[in-house]
Amino acid sequence: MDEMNKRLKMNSREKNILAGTPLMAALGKPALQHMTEIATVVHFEARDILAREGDPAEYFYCVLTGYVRLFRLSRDGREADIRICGPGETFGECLLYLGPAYRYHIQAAETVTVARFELSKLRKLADEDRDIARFIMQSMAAHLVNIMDCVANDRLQTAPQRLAHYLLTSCPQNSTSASIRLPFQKSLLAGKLGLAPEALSRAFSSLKRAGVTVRGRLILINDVGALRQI
Amino acid sequence: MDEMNKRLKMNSREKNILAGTPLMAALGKPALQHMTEIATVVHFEARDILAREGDPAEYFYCVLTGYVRLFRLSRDGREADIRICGPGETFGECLLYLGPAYRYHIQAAETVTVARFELSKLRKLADEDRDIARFIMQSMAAHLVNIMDCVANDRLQTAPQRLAHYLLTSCPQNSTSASIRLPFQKSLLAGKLGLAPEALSRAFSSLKRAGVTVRGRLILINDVGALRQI
DNA sequence: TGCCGCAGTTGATCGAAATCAACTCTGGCC
DNA sequence: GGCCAGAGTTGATTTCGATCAACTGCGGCA
Repeated sequence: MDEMNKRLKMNSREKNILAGTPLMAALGKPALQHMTEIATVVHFEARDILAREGDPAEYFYCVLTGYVRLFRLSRDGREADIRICGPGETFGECLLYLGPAYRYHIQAAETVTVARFELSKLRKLADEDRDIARFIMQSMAAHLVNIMDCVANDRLQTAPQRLAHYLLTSCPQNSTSASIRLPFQKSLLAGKLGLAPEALSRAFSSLKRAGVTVRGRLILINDVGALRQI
Repeated sequence: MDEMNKRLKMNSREKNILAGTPLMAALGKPALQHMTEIATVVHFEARDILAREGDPAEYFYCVLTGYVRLFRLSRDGREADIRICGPGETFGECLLYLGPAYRYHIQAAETVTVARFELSKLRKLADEDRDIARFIMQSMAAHLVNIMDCVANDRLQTAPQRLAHYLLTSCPQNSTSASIRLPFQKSLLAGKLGLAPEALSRAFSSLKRAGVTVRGRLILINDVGALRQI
C-alpha cells in the first residue's frame, strides 16, 4: 500500500508548498535546501493507512495537500483522533528523540500528498544545522500547547462550546460576522473535537440560536461576539 | 507570595536530586554544571500559586520534592488538570520557543521544592550547549507522547479503565501481584485522570471485583493480569 | 478522652453525549 | 433525468460521570 504509491523527488510546485509552510519559512535558504534534498513526496488516497501504531517509526512527515488523521484504537475497535494535520503541518517530530515505534495510526482522511523525511537522515541534519533543530523544537512546542488546549477543552467544555471555539479560531480576527468554509468533512471535524458525528450535528443546531447558519460546509456567523459567550 | 519564599542557590542535597532526574542524568558533567549555575531553589506551601495563566513566562521548572499541578480554569471557575509533575519532572519547556505567557495555572499541590531557571538564561545555554538542547528536546518529546496518551485515554476509556491503566503504570513490570502506595492525595489523582473525586472513589470500588484492595493510600493488586483485562 | 476539620465515601439525581436506528439530503454517474 | 452510495441529520434510548448532599473515618490537638 505504501511503496506502490508514486515516490518522487519534489517538483517545484511541491517545493513551493513546502517552503511556504509557516515553520519552514523560518528556515534560511541553506537549511531549506538541506531539507528538500532528503524529502520525498508520496501520494495517498482516502482511507489509506500511512502507518500503524507500533510500526517501527521511519519517517517524519509534512502534509502538502489534504488532511491526515492521527488516531488511536481501543481494544473494542473504537477510534479516537489525536490530531488532524492539514497543509503545511508536520507530525512525527517526537519520534526523532524517542522510542522506535509510532504511537498512533496514521491515515489519509482524503486524497493527500505528503513530504516525508527519513528520521535517521533528519536526525543527522538536526545535529548539524542549528536552524533545523530550532524548527523542530518550535513545532514540538506548538504541538504541545495545542494538545494541552485539547485536554483542557475536552475536560471543561461541552460539545457546542468546543465547536464554537473551533469556529472562532477559524474566523478572521476582529470581525463582527464571518463566513467559513470547513476545510474537510464534518465527520472529520467531529473526530477532531472528540465527538460522534451525531453530536457535532446537534452542536451545530444548538448554535443556531447564537446566529450560526450551516449550509453544507459553509458556515455563516452573524455575531462573532455572541459565539464567544457560549 | 513569590519572592517571600526562600530563594537560594542549591544545597548539595538538592543538587543531587536534580542530578538524579532521569533526563538530567543524560547530561554530561559540564552541561550539568551550567544548569546548576543558573538554578535557584524555591519552596512553596500547599495551594500556593507559582504562576497564573497569562502571566509573563519567566521560568522553566524542575520539581525536586512534592507535586505541582498545571491546570486551566473555565469561565465558570471549574478547574481541569493538564499535568501533575512530581520529583524529577520538568515543565515549561515549550515556553522557551513560544509566546511570552504561561498557558496554565501552576499550583503547589502540597509542600514543594522546585528548581527554577530563567527562561532567557536557559535559552542562551541551550543555544550554546548541544547536550542541553537535546535534553530539552527529549523532555518535550516525552511530554508530547504522554499528553497524546492522555487525550486518547480520555476519549476511549471509562473511569475504571483509566484508573486501572494508571495503577498498571505504577506497578513493577512482570509481577503477578503488587502493592502500590499512592504518592499523593486521591483528589489529586482524580484530577490527573480527569475525574471528580467521587468518580475516582467509585472507580476504585468497581475495581474491587478485579481484586484491587484499597486502604488509604495503599493499593493492593491481587492479579495484575486481571487488571489489564479491564 | 472528646472534639474538630478535612479527605474520602456513598447515595440520589441530573445532564451530556454515545449509541442505535431510521430517515434525508447531496453529489456523482449512467 | 433518475439512481445510488455515502454523508449528514433527527429521534429514542442508554450510559457514564458530574453534581449535590449526607455521612464516615481518621489524624491532630487541646
